[in-house]
Amino acid sequence: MTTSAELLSVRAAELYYEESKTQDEIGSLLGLTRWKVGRLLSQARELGIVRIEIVHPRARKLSLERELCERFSLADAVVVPSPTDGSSVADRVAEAAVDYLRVLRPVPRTLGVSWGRTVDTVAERLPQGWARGVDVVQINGGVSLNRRAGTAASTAVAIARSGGGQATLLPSPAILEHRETRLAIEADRTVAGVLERAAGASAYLYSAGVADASSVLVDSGYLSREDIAQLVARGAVGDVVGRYIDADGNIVDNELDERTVGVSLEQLRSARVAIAVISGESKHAIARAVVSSSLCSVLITDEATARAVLDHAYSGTTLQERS
Amino acid sequence: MTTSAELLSVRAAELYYEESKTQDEIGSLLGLTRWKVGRLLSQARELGIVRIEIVHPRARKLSLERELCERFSLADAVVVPSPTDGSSVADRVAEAAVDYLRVLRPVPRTLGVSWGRTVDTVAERLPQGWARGVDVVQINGGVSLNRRAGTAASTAVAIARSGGGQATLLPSPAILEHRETRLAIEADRTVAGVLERAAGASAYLYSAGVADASSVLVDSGYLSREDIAQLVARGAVGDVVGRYIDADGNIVDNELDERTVGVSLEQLRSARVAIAVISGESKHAIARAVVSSSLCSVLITDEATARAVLDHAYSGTTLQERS
DNA sequence: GACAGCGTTGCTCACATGAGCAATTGCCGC
DNA sequence: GCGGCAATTGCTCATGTGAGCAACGCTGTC
Repeated sequence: MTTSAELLSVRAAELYYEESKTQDEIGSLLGLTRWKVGRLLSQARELGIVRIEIVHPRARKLSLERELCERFSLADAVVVPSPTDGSSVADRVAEAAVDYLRVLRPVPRTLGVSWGRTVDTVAERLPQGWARGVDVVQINGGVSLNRRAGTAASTAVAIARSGGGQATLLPSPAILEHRETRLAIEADRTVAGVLERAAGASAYLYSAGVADASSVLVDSGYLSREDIAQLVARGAVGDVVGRYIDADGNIVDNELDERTVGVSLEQLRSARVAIAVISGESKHAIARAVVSSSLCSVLITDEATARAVLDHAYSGTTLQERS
Repeated sequence: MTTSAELLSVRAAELYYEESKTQDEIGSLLGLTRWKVGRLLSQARELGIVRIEIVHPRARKLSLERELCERFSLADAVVVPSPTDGSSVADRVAEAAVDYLRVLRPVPRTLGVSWGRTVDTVAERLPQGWARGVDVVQINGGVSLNRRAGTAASTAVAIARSGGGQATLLPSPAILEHRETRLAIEADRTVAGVLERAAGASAYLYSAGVADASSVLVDSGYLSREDIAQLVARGAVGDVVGRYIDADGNIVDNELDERTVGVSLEQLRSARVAIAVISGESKHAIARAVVSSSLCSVLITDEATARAVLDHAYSGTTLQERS
């Protein structure tokens, strides 16, 4: 049975929140002092009898953000609520990334970007003039083996154009067949110059891929389904700038990694501003890996992913953090 | 797209309601004056961005109650929220009726009650000693043709016992076969005495039945399924104290009504306190009929039924009430 | 029966807040 | 460009509200 104090709390809450009466009025109405009413109300809030919700596609989950920042020493985090209607999580997260970039200070002189669906969505939502003079540089080899050729380039170009700056593309495949070829192409003056610019970027914006057959790297022909299966067998949970990592953020296959063109994970880890935009059910594992291995300083994600990342921190590899 | 004012409202609401910051703090955080913040917050509430809900089985819908009272000139109304979990609406409404009876002032000297599932549920939930010296009198003929015999009696007795008073039962069938028999039985000293007591009751508590085969009157053998079908064909939506009425609250079948023993609808209409307890999807129509034809002065019901009653008032037979 | 300990109550006071109002801004038609 | 009008802004002031504190009562123990 509900206690009488609880019942009083309910009545008080109704009068206060629904009828907008003052605590004084409620007091005389229920035969209580106004302080008692105040206490009943705070009790009602604590007990969850009064539920205050902010329902808006652009709302954020500040408590989750704070927790993420503290637990993983992030510089910042943005968590958007999981949509209750049918709208796309990815779109909402992309919007949040846009908002983040627009108010990011200091404005990055050079922004290093990866490519893929997520970053492309951000690019297409960045409004014209979101910044002034932001140059963009690709941080990993572009997709160029199939019909989608150009997406990687257009992502970078779109961001640069709307940000009032120049785009520098990385004229190289993402993954080469031989380590020697990678060394050779990286030695080439053009490529080396771009990589240098990439290394010196004042901020990075990238996403992460899932280690499964749906990966853009498979789609683009860089990796076969068998390659992925093997990587998964060796513990891969996903990729960041084309480099496959396990749950602890370590490179899974060094040989493969040495054939991959672009900034290294170490460069991302030591970057002052590294913004990871990761959302969706399938990316929980890679999101955990990215955050817990400090691959990003800023995480932009959805509520469900944030919770998954935080839950993991209690029970998984970062168990030692539990006081 | 969401306007920038809306977005600011969302941010302010988050900081205010989730982070419990003061409007001042939010002001300096967002670069606004504290009054602007206050305005954004009230805007957020108006727009429904901030949703404040009172979640508790014993909560009430005061705005619906007020609307019912005003629209139908009720003395009082109690509306409980439709349960979100699996719990029974009927139980919640019965509890609300119990609460209502406990604080009803002046305490009725004599309470006239009908019988049926609903009233019985109320009876069994009334705590021992809910009142002192409340005598109970049955207001319509009791069920006595089948195994359930005694329920009607036990309802009245239970209410009287827990209310510290005497129960007076109406020793008569609900519906007789001939008008003459009804006249004869009502002329009998015992029955006449009870009816007189019933007529003089200081308050009435009753429910209403649906006009379909599930009715207790069918169950008890007073009416056949064919009788009900015929009543429905003539516009019956349900019964009150055994008397079938149409959507406008008029007796559907005078001949049948003259064979029915108990207080008349007119007596209910002119009663100072007539408490109708009606809940459930199937009873929306009869609830409408009861309320709109002033059969009760107090309605105790659930949210869905209340809304159905109010909606009807805009579009149905009481259309003329629209300003 | 005395007393310590704990929870509850009513209160003071400082702060947070909303109503109401004047000043300002932006906007439209001329 | 220029009034005029409406919306918005910043403000004063009265009121509402929560933190903190002392007094009270209740319970269980010795």
